[in-house]
Amino acid sequence: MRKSNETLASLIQVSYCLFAEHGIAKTTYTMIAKRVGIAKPSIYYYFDSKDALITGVFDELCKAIEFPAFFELEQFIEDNFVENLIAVGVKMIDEQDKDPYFKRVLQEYMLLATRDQDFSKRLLALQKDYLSGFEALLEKASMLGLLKNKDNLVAKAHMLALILDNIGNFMMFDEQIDYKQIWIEAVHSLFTKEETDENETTNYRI
Amino acid sequence: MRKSNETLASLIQVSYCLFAEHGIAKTTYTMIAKRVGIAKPSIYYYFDSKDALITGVFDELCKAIEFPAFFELEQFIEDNFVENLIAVGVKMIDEQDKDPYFKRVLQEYMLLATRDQDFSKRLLALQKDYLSGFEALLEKASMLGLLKNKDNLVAKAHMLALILDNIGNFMMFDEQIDYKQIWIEAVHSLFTKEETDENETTNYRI
DNA sequence: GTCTATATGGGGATAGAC
DNA sequence: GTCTATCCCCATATAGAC
Repeated sequence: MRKSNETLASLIQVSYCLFAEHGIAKTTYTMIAKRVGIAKPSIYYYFDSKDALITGVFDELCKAIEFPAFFELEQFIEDNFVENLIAVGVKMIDEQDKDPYFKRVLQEYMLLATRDQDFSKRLLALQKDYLSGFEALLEKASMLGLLKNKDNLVAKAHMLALILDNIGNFMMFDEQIDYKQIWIEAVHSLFTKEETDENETTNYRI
Repeated sequence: MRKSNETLASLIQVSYCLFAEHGIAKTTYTMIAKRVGIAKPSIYYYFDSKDALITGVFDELCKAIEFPAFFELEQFIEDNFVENLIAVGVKMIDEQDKDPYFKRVLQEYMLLATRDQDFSKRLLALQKDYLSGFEALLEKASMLGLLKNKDNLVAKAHMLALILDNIGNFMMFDEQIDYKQIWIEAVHSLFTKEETDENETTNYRI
């Protein structure tokens, strides 16, 4: 007999994967129980209902997201600002490449959120953090005099956030696009280009 | 007795709405039949199975999208290029505001597409058209000498496309953001700013 | 905490009359 | 084309033993 915690963790992990593979609505207790390796009714020991399970998986997802300050404002200084910002984006793109489940499951919950106040509120809160992160970043860049233009910082920050976010969505089902280059263009479009070698600005390298 | 065409149209229309309201997987023949005002088995006269219905709705959706040249390249000339491009985006934003169902249903199918080759192919084709539209546009802008920088036109075009697309997604569940301003910033970030009155560039008006 | 057995409801789908 | 009646299956969920 395994410890309850293990089963619970496995239950959530397995559900998460199945949600990505089949969608939340089409994932059944039968599938979950089978893959976890327990009997179907055992799930009810941990979750009173399927809705509870769906919420439970969402809770874990939120914890995992909560950009644990996915970028540190302090480490952005005048010298490395643009490179750093590009690196952050490239890193996020690479991570999404590794975990294609994440965006899918998140999209599932986004759709649920359009019909459920609770999910909606919590996703909005996450989104707000995400957006403010970029706002703070651009504010700092502005104060350092790194931006081409100081107007409408908020809109510019949101622009960057929207791009990075949607790169993840597009990656879900289109492999052909040069996402890193898009991100680089987006960043360069806002920042004063420090004069470097032509080749370096046109072709990125990691 | 109504004509078959009417019933079919109603069937698709109602399904489309229910798909948006409840999600595809949770929309049942019972719901559809009730709202259309026919008996449940009557649906089978038009669609052999629920999968067939789902595909049928998708067919209609695709027809509706196929950006019937959602912007005309010819009408973009040197004098009005930026304004026109902004207007196109603002128009799309306004339209999404009017039909909040559209993006939701599309997202539903996007998720289906991650698990179904057929949907995937067809959505990719649509996406490609959408992206090439922006590519052609920026190419023209570049030849007219309207861009700040002629490098990586494709990436820049994709950047614009990603932004406009994700504005639609965000609008699904966040009303608070100034989407039009984001779009304006995105466009301005690529184009050489013609010198106009300060106020006009910082605050848009329709 | 996990099991077997079982209840219940509603989903997609068919048969066949009109 | 649309209906009524009906079938089957499987999903969520419960009861109660171990």
